[in-house]
Parts: sequence; structure tokens; C-alpha cells
Amino acid sequence: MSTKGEKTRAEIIASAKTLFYERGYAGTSFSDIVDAAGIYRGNIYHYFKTKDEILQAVVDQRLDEFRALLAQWEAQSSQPKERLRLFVNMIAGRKNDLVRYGCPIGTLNTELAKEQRELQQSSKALFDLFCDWLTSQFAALGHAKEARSLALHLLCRAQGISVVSHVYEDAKLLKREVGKLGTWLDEL
Amino acid sequence: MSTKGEKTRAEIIASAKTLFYERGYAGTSFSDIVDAAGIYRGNIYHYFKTKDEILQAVVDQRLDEFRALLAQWEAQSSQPKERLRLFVNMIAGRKNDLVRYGCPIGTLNTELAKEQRELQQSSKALFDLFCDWLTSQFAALGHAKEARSLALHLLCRAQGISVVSHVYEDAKLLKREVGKLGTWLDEL
DNA sequence: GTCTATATAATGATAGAC
DNA sequence: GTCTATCATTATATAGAC
Repeated sequence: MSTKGEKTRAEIIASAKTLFYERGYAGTSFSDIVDAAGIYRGNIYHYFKTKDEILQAVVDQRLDEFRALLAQWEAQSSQPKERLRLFVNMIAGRKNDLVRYGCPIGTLNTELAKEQRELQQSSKALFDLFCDWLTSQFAALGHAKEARSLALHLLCRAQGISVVSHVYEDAKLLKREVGKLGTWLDEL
Repeated sequence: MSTKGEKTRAEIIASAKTLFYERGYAGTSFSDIVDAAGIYRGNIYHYFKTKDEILQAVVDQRLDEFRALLAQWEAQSSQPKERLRLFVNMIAGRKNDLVRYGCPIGTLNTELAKEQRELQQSSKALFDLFCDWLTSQFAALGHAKEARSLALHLLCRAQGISVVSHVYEDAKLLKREVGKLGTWLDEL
């Protein structure tokens, strides 16, 4: 667990994270990862026994990043509606990546849910993270009873925007739909 | 182009269609297809030179099926709002497959849009088919100016429902969200 | 912890006898 | 149009020298 080893490990995870997002999990090979990480072929097995283990490490890192983001939103405002707006605004803020590669959470889960339900279990945690947080915000807004239902509705809307604007590579469509989502939030 | 050859070809397409849907395009190999079709390994190349050609044939067949479905809806009602309701009802009607494998159009496009934009061009036609038809219905409903925007909004909503209920394998969520979509249509 | 060589299985794809 | 054998390539994965 020297400094050098930790750095190599971090580079593998960083490369895999990007590649899984840009090419998909099945579309990314060990060769792709070691090439991107700038390490030697067999070396990757010193850190990860299987491709699944790499995925787990990538998911864990994304979980950490998103937890930090949620903490930042909570620090930014104590108003639940304001916080929900930060979630909606994030979609527009990330429009370039969303339009090019889709939602990193949605596309990963969509791929893994097809025929690898065991593998998908870990990536589903990314959905749960946002779902739980959104549920808390809707509850704080006074919709305790239907908080989870509203959170899932918002996730559906966000995912739908990501899918269609990704398919059509259409940032204008994304912004228009995010606007409608903001209106829905206002009128709640 | 004998009867037997046509039958073999049809079996390849049918097997590939199911496998691409259930396992994804990258997740399906030639071996999988020939095994499912019950033909011999090399034989598939008599009908299709590449995997891409098989995908094209699968997409063409889906296009034919969906065109027939749209024609059926048009025959079923002359009221645009009734027709739009048939679209929304289709989601609930196909909930078992949607919850297990996602939307056959959305998941295919999501996968191919990642790093194979050329390949995705053909599968995008499936989206266009529905988008154009929905646009016509919204126009006939008196929303000529924003017909396309409404059609894309409906597609976003439908895709979002498919993604999230697929990820959570949750048919109840799907039905609840389809209900909300029906309300949106009513209040239009 | 790094690097080279290699094993083994699966991939997409072909050639040619029948 | 059917079937067998096989190719070249790539994949995941390992062993072992350094």
C-alpha cells in the first residue's frame, strides 16, 4: 500500500470510470483500461482480479463524488425547494456530457439491468442515493406522504430527458425539458 | 431465394431481435444467435456479412411492426386524443417486458449512441417513427405550433418511466407514472 | 510493485466440400 | 442452401523474472 501503488490504482479507476461512461461496460476491455491508465497489461491484475471488481471501485468512487455533491447542495441552501432546484439545474449544467454520453447513472444501470442483475445491484445504489435524498427534500417540503413517489417521478423525468436528448444529441431539447421540469417544481 | 432460405433468414432475425433486446447488442455474439436460431455456425454468413447487417434487419423488422401498430391505432380511432391515449396505454400493456428488459427502442439507442453513432443512425429511425406520428396527432389536436415539442415531451416521459421502472424492476411505479402521464394528456 | 511472455477461451469472419 | 473446419484477432487471465 505504498504511495506509488495507490496512484496506479487510482489511475486504473479513473480510466475505467471514463471508459465505462463513454463506451459502456461491455464495450470497454482490459486493454482499453490499461492503455488509458498507461500501465502494463498484466499489471492490472495486481489491483483487480476481475472486471466486476473494477466496476465496483468505479461505482464506489461515483458514490463518494455524488455524496459530496449532495452535501454541497445542503450547505448551499436550507430550503428544500431550493435544493430540489439545484438538482434540476445540475441537468442543464451537465448538458454537454449528457447529450454526448447520456446519464452516467442511468446508462450504466440500463446496460447492467439487461442480463447482469447481480452486477447491477451495486450501480443501483447510485439511483438510491439520489432517490433517498430527493425523498427527504420532498418530505421537508411538506409532502411527507407522497415524498418517495415525487422523488421517483422527478427521477423519471430526469432520466427521460437524458435518454431522448442523448439519442438526438440535442442540447436545446434538454434545456427546454429542464425548463418544464422547473415549472413543475414551481407549481408543486 | 427459396422458401427454406427465407425461413432460415427469418429465424436468424427473430433470434437476434430477442437477444439484442434481452442482452443488448454488444452482449450478443454470433454464437448466441446461431444457437438460438438452431443453425450451423458458418451458415449465418450466407445471409448476413456482418453483425451490423443483422442489426439493420432487426431494426427494419421492428419498424414494420411499429408501422403496423400505428396503422392499427389510426384505424381504431379518428380522434387524436384517443390515439395518443393508445400510445400511453401501450406502455402499461407492455409493462412486463419493459420492467424486465427496458424499452426496446430506448435501450438499443442508448447503447449504440455511446460509441457507435454511425450504427445508431438506423435505430434512431425507430424514435423518429413514433416522434413523427405523435407530432401529427398533437397537430391534429390543435397544437400545430408546438406539436413536435409536445411529441418529444411525451417521448421523454415515456422513456423516463421505462428506465426507472426497469432499473427498479417495479411494475407498480410504471403504472403510477403512466397514470400521471394520462392526467397530463387529459389536461392538455 | 513492475514488466514480459504467454496460456486459454471466445470473438467475428472465411473457405470449401457437400 | 447446408455443414465442417479453420483463420485471425481479441478477450480475460496467469506465471514468473526483475
